[in-house]
Amino acid sequence: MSRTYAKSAGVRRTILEACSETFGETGFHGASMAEIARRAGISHTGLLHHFPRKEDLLMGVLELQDERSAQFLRDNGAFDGDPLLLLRGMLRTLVIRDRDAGLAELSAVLLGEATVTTHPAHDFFATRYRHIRSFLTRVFIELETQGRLRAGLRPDQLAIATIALTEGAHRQRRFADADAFDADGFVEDVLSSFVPDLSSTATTWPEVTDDPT
Amino acid sequence: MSRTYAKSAGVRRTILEACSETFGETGFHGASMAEIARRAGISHTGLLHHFPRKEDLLMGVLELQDERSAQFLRDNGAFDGDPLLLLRGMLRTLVIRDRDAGLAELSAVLLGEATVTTHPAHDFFATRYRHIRSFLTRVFIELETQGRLRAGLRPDQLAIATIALTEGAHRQRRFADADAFDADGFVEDVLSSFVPDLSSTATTWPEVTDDPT
DNA sequence: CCTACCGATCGGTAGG
DNA sequence: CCTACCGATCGGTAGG
Repeated sequence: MSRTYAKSAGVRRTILEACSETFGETGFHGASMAEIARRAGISHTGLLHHFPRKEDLLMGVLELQDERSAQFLRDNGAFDGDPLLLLRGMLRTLVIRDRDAGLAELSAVLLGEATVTTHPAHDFFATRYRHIRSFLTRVFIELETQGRLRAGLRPDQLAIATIALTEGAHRQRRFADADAFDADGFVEDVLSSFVPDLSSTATTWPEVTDDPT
Repeated sequence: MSRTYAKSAGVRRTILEACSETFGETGFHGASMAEIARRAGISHTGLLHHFPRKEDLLMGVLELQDERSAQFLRDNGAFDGDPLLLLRGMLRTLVIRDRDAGLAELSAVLLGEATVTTHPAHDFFATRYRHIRSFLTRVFIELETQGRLRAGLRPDQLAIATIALTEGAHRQRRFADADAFDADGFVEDVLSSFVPDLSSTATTWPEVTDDPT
């Protein structure tokens, strides 16, 4: 890696940061490359050198987002041992993503736009959903094997429900003026009806920034 | 009402229909008034006669959507008697909205875009969420009073969960290639753990189009 | 509802 | 022949 490459990587990072902001405010379709370049502090054509097409910016932003989520899970050792810790890790990851102001809106806006099958990010989100769902399903299967699942729902249904509850609670909170309800505790409360251990066991997770009671 | 007014109303309807399509594909920001005019079969400036600003089109589409939902609830007598029928009515309304191809994508795309507080439809969706949530909360309070609620969650938490599960299941299905899971039955399955009567009581609702087993 | 337009901005490319 | 950009501008289209 020469000095040139290192500089390029830094510029790319700056661009993707500005891009996350812009996409988060107006969506992919509503954002202009000129505006993104302006925020990144480079010229329009300088931007095009690093990302030839607008879609390249989109994919860059989404990949960066997933890298950060994966990194968070790794940093907190979510991949060893108790499936209950895995589950808590997943929930925390989704919570963290929502704390980061820019990323929260970015996800919500792009995910909405990408509902249309022809949207350039549609397949990306379809794959992401598939991965998260299979990951969570395996977690619930493991819990079922250990006899720590209350009867009522299948593991795959619990996976769908976990994602739906997390995303849904966050979105509803985003549309509410005040923090009318605690979205984080909410998901645990609902899932506790199916996974009794979820609420009782002491957690080994570090406290995250400031706590919204 | 003169003939002119009647004709104008018809044109407005045609325009809003074309508008729902277009917004559903590219979102509010991504849609152009020229494209909407083209699909409605009128000129760009003809469109501006009926809807002076792009935002007027947005509000028109959203109001039409809510009118249809309210009409469906009224037509099916969801406002008299058993709170369980009310709950089923709500679930059905959300399902129906999702069957209508255009409306489903429209809701998902616009809701995502409107996450940003400065979006022209943000307050509209905030109000809609508030209304649905208070409606459902009252339903669950009534069920609680009748002793038909299993312990575990408060009525307001059940309201949030119902909305999250319905929207979430539909979105995940939209991103899945095949109809990998039955989104409709799913919500009832989860809620049945908290409202035992939900699955057992025979329903008085008419069967809707074709049934996806 | 149309023709005729406006100031500006769109995504993308030219040569240097 | 590569990189990391620049100022200027392409043909078209945006909302109004």
